[in-house]
Amino acid sequence: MLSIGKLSEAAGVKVPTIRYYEQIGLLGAPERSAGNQRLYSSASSDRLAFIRHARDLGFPLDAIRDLLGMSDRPDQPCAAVDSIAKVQLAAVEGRIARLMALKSELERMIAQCAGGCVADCRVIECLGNHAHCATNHGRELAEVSK
Amino acid sequence: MLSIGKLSEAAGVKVPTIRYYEQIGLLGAPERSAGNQRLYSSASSDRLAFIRHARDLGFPLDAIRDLLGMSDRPDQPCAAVDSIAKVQLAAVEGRIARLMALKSELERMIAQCAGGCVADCRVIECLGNHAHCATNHGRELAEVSK
DNA sequence: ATAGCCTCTCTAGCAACTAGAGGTTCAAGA
DNA sequence: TCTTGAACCTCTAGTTGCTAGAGAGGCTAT
Repeated sequence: MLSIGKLSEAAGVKVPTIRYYEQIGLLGAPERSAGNQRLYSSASSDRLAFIRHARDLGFPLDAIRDLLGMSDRPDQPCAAVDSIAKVQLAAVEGRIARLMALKSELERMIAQCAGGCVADCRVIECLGNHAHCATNHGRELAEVSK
Repeated sequence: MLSIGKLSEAAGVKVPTIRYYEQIGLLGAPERSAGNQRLYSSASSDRLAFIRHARDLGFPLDAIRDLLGMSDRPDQPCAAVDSIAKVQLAAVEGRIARLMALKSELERMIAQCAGGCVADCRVIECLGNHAHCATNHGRELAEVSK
C-alpha cells in the first residue's frame, strides 16, 4: 500500500491533484490508515497512470471519465473508445489549423514593422484595424487556447 | 453615443464581456445616462475593436493591457510592442509543435485499433501503458490547451 | 519525547469569460 | 399618455483543471 506522496511520485501526478481527482469522482475513495491517511493499492496506481497519460494527450477529464468507464467493461465493443479518440484527434487538428493561421498573421505583422516609434508601428496599426489583415480571421481563432 | 448593446454589436464583443473588461480595468468606466446606463464614445469603440482583434490573435489580456498602454504613447519606440508580439508568436509556435506531436500519437493509437472489444483495444492499451508510445511525451504536451 | 516531514480538510485563486436572478430604464406602438 | 417588452443594471456563482495556502494532526527516527 502506498501513501499519497509515494503514489504521487510513482505516477508523476501532484498530491493535491490526486485529491482533486478523488473529489470529482475520477478516482474512488481509497482506504485509510488508522490515522485517516489515504492508502492506495497498485490498482489505483494503474488507474492514475492511465489518467495522467490521457491528460498528457490532451483528453478532457470528462472524456477520461468515459474512457475509464469503458476500460472497466472489457467485453464491450470498443467503437465508443475509438470515437472519443477521434473526437480528440479532430479537436487537435482544428487547433493546429487555427494556430497556423494565427502564426502567419503574427509573422506578417512583425515582419512589416520597421522598428520606429509606436505611431508608425505596423503591429499596433494592424491590431487597431482589422482591414489590414491578410486573413479573414474571426472569433474562432481565439478558441485555440481553450 | 452608443448603448452597451450597440457597442457590442459594432465590435462583435458580447455585452457581459464588455462589462467584464471594464471591471478588470481594460476599458475605462464610460459615461452614464440619467438612468445609469452606460454610454460609449467612438473612441471606446476603437479601443474595444483593438482588444477584440488582439484576443482573436490569441494575446492574453495582460499583454493586451500593455499594448493598449503603448498605443496611448505614440511617440515612444515600438521595440516593446514587437517584443510582446514575438513572445506571442513563440507561444503559438510552441503550441503548434506540441499539438503536432499529440496528433501523430493519437493517429498511431487510432490506426492500430482493430475495432474489436475493449479488452483488445489498442487505444485503451496505449493509454494504460506509456511504454507503447512512440514519442517520449510528458506533462508538457498537455500545456497546449492552456 | 521531540524534531521535522508528511498528511489532513477547507477555502480561495488563476484565465477569460458565461449564465442566471431579480430589479430598473428606455423606446415604440396604441 | 400609457403600456409593453426589450434592453439594461448589479451581483453572485459556475466553467476547466488544477495550484497555493492556512491551520491542524499523524508518522518516523533519534
